[in-house]
Amino acid sequence: MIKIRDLEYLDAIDIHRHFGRAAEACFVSQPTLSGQIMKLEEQLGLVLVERQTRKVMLTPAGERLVAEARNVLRAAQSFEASAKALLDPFSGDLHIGLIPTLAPYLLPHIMKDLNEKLPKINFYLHEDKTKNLLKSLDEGKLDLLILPWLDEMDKFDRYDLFEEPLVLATSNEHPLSAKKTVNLDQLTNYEILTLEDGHCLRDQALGFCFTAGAKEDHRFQATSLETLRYMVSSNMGITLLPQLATLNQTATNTINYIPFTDPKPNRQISLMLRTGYSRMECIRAVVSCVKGSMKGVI
Amino acid sequence: MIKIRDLEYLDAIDIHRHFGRAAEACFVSQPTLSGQIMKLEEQLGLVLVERQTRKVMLTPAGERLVAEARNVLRAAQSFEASAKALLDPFSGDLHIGLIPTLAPYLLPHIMKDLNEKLPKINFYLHEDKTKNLLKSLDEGKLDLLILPWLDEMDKFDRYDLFEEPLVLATSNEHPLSAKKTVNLDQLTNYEILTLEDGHCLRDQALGFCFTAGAKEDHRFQATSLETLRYMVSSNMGITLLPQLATLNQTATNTINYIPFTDPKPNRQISLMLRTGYSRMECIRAVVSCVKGSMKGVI
DNA sequence: ATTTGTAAATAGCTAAAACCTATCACATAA
DNA sequence: TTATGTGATAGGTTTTAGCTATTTACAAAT
Repeated sequence: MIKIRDLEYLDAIDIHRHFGRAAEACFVSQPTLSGQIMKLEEQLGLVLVERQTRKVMLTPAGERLVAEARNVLRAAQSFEASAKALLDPFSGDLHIGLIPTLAPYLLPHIMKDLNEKLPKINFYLHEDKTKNLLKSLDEGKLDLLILPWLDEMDKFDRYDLFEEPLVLATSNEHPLSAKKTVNLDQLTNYEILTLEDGHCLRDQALGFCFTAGAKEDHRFQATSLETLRYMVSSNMGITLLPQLATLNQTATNTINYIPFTDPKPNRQISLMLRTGYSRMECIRAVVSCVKGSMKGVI
Repeated sequence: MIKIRDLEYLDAIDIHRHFGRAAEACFVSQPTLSGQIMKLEEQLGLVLVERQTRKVMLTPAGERLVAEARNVLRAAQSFEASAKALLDPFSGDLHIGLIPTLAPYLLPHIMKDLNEKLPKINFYLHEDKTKNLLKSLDEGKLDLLILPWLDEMDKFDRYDLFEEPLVLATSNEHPLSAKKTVNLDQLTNYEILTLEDGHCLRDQALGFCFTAGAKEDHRFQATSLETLRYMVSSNMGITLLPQLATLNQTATNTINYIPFTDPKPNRQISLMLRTGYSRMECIRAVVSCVKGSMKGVI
């Protein structure tokens, strides 16, 4: 394979039409440049330079190839320029994976700060279910995940962001609706509305409910938190909702959100990385930024 | 400056996601490839590869740079492909310089054969006056000239193609028009129509005429051979025309072309090259092709 | 014709680096 | 725990890009 340095020599010969000055421009001695050009010619089996005693010029073949050479040099310079740009750890693209029961309620709280603190980072947001996110993270399609931590994720690095309590959602007509707080034990014998299969929130909420002696309402399954909320307000039942999904609700006073007393059901929202991920400076900035944004919110 | 080989290693790592197999694909040992990748990373100050025990993948920076690297590799491959194509001595471009008093009358005789014998050569034809052609040849803008040879061209290499006689052109009414042949001496005291300054034919024709005792007709100067011919047919005078310009004339029986007896005035049409020009195989083919085409014509 | 000056090629050497084999360290799987 | 797969490390060899000094070639000037 040809060498980039040789192409620089060829370029310099064409520019200066003089071995000595071309060598000077390349910061090498004249014999070095002469020798390398000769080697290149030998390697290609072509005469590239027409040597006359007081004049040097490229042969037609050399003329043609110096144009090709300049394409290579341009591409190489572009490579180096990109590398230089990437040296700034706080620039580039960041693909973030989030789950549907978190993303729409979390992002409004954090994206403004992230964009301000890391203006040279392009954030790409990917919403999917936990299982798919973990696969994408593993395959390198995503750089990081923000989701409720589960035991099965221990092969990845974990940075805790905050704990999100789950609260009880009831309609105004429900027996529990008048309470200021509620204890998990009080759910005994109630049936709980749930999300459809595949949402990790479903599994977590059911976990808490089973412990408390409550059962799943098998008649309905919601496809999203918003459907679930609509079902609650329609008096179809009660459910557990993550607290972030209960904030900034525009005039939905048909629903009561009742916090739990200890032991509070909650989920640990964490940032997950492949172990050995290279851009830790950037990640640390993201972690501290998100923590800062969520302080006071939850 | 980066090295192309290193970019190939990076490319291979991305393709195989495995140091051993990438090394195999590059025909080097695994430690060699590992080492070179590490050096590249050190040189750029970037981690390009995420090394996990059983899995290798590129970091976001590596992902970005491997795309750049492939641009470089593509350009380099294009360079080598071009070089290979240029290895065929009978391919490529050939810029030919010709003078206006020869080109339009010579080309119809030679171009068909040239294109057939050298189908992979692209011929570019440049018509200009001798002085400019010599400058362009010297500067490398032209590969070869086809023109009447003159003493002052001895710094270039010369390949004789054919001798072109000059003939006397008269109108039907001119005293000399009845003759089958004419001798230069018979031009004594006639005035000769000439081309404008700068055409080498003008100088050559005048040379013959002065020797013969004829003078220039200063009242008119033609800008081209065709104007000159028109002036002759209009009975404005007589002139010397190169023989090629008298062939294949469509029904111009108002002009007589009279050959000279010995010593015949003529011009030596030669192919001129810079000494040291590299594509001699191609040139020899051109010379023999042109000679062949002109055999019998002149 | 001889001298002079310029520029490229050649000779001979040095140092860098690309590459090799052999081995180590470590994580995963059996 | 052991076996296996995989990348990193160690140490040595060969290649080559680079240097300085010199020679060769030729054009221009004397």
